[in-house]
Amino acid sequence: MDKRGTTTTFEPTQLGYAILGLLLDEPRSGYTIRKIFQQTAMGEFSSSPGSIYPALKRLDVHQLIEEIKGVATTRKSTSIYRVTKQGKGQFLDWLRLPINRRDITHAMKSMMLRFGFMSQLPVEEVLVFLQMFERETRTYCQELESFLKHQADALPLLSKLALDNGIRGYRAHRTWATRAIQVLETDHA
Amino acid sequence: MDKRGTTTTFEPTQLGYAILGLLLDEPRSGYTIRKIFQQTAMGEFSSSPGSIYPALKRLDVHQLIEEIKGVATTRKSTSIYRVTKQGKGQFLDWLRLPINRRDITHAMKSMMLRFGFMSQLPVEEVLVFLQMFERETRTYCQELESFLKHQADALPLLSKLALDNGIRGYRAHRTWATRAIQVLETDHA
DNA sequence: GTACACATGTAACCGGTTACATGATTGC
DNA sequence: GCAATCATGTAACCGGTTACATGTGTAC
Repeated sequence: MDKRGTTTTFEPTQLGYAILGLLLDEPRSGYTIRKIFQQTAMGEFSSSPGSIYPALKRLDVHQLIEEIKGVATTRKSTSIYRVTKQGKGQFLDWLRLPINRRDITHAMKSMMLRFGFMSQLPVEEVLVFLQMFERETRTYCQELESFLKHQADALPLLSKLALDNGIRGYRAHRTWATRAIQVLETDHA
Repeated sequence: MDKRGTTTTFEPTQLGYAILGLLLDEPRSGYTIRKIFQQTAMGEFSSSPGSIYPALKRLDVHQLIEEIKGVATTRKSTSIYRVTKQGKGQFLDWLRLPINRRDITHAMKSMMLRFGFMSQLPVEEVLVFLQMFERETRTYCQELESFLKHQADALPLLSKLALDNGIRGYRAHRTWATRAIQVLETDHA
């Protein structure tokens, strides 16, 4: 499992990457992270201590984050974490992961989590992400549309409607990607 | 926990409800269910034996399904399950659950799973579902749009784009619901 | 001094994932 | 008789959920 003495590779969960992203923005405490999950649009993540503190400990053990000692906080019971060099590397690798069919059919939330943190990357790489995203949603849309067209008579009404809902959703994602690319290219120029 | 001697209420997982829905369509074996998850659009569920068989056992223990004995199958090692009266009741209750904000922000997949099985309900009740769904997506869309409008200058570009993606997604769901209501009402008349 | 917000931790439970194991039936 | 497919089961692991427990600093 190991390569040249490095510890076994550790793959953070979605929650782990979300925490890494927040800590990369600036060092924070577990409690601060909890409040962000409670109060902002990142509410999809649980803010319960039973999820955050063990997740922090895992990231710490695997040296993706580290506790900052001796920082001036009002409360001594507070521990502030920052992302290590290794942690930042693994986070950026995650942001740059290629996008495949399965990602858009089964891991759309993860895709959007990644996009939300892409201020860490140069615009060129955000564009690469969006282009992969656009390509996958476009081809998947086409397949769904073609399937609906050819099976229209064989499918029960509710099934057709359910499929239509899926198509509309992916179409919206695709249109968004196309527009986002335009916006970023204009902004970049 | 108990009421008048009935066993503690058991809440199936998403996978449990998916299995109930398939078995309500017609009695099947675990293996058949696995093949459906592997080969159809229900691929979001794992087809691994480690998930299906324990799920079947849980549903069986809580008497939401039961094994059909002595059915003519080619293989004697196959066990076929059917939904019990109690199981059907609980499944229909689940289909009829009200829809709130949290359902559309955090449980959209569950909403669509429910819709996919609504051939079990009379059209009137499907329409009730769609109307609740339309109302929640509409108000949520409006809030997101209003937020984007007022915060436009304060938000970083990528955050604006991420928010735009969310809005477009919910708008697509909303438009779909409106159209689905029309289609069902026309069809029903 | 006491109530409240700040701040962290952990133990029990549950279910999904992975991997392994087993046996029955069919086709060649 | 042997491979492939059919068919079920289970043990180890992992992480999220819930609930409980604990202690600190501040405001009144």
